[in-house]
Amino acid sequence: MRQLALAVDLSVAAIYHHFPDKKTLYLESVRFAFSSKEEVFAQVWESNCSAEEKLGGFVRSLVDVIIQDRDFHSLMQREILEADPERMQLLAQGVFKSQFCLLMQLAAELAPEQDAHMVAASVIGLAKSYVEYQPLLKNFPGWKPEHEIPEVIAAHVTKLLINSFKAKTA
Amino acid sequence: MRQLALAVDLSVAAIYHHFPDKKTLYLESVRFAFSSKEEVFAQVWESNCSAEEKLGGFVRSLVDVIIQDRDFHSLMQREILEADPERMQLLAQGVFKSQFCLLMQLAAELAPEQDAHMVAASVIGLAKSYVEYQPLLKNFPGWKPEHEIPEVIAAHVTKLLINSFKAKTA
DNA sequence: GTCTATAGTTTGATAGAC
DNA sequence: GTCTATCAAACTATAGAC
Repeated sequence: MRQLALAVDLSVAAIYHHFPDKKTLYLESVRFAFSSKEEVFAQVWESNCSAEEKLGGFVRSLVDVIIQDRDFHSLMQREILEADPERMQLLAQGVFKSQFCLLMQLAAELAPEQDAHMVAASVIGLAKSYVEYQPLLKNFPGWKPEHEIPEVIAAHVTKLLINSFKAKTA
Repeated sequence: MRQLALAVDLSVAAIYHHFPDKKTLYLESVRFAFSSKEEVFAQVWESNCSAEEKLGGFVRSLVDVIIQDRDFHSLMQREILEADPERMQLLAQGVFKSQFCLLMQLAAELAPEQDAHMVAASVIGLAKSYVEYQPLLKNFPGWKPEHEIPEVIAAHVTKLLINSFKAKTA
């Protein structure tokens, strides 16, 4: 609270005038950070390109959002790690639902014979994990500077997914 | 420290007799938790099956480890989220290096024309994200009870990867 | 609405007896 | 090696003046 007060150039008491307690302040901050990201993806879905291009656009947007706003990503990750059932429901229903459904729809189009829910989760997990594990991945042999360029990450993820969807299961 | 003392049925002072401070105690706990997992994967690499089967075995082991020991996974995830450069190097070099290298070798065998480092990261990210996001995923439409069964998760991840590796890039 | 001052807890860590 | 007792600092939150 002291650090926050310093950052916003107010006293701790002034903050407590606007928020009843620390937990509420935290929750409202999380909600604000989440909701401000929604519109980034809107133009991907509204665009008139092919399903494959839409997937590429979604992955690229997701990677960009995470790289450009690491604090937002950490906040979200910590929230999911905590895994409080009530908050998870709030988060899923109130914030991410529409995005996830649009992604499932796209998954059903690209890979009709697979489970759309699992495919959607794979897309998100794949795109996120790259940025997330970057600080660790840098320390493994075989790491190259281009591995932290958004375009390269997004291209690799998209290619891996598209290739998988194209494959005819023998 | 008081909670820990209660859990191990000792006084706080007794703990401080064995560890110089809280940070060292924490770090040694992390290291211990990590190292105790190493052997789980050994038998996968030592087995005499095909590359594809080895990938399946690795993914299955990873999913199992994460599901069976969520505390370990949370600990690791929190550590990576913190992203302290010194600790990341320690973790990568001292604990995960050999596993990552074996996985890169397998990736080179299965997908020779792709970047082994990125493929290895994809395998881990894909397998981990499923278990990680489970509390959130449950709240989306399209969720089924089988989505939390280790076999189902591992099979989906493995199939997605194998399909992608098989695809001939046009 | 904002401040200073401070109450009431909890925390990490230590002293000293046994 | 373990305990009880305790310290000093940091924490969340509030009181009351302006």
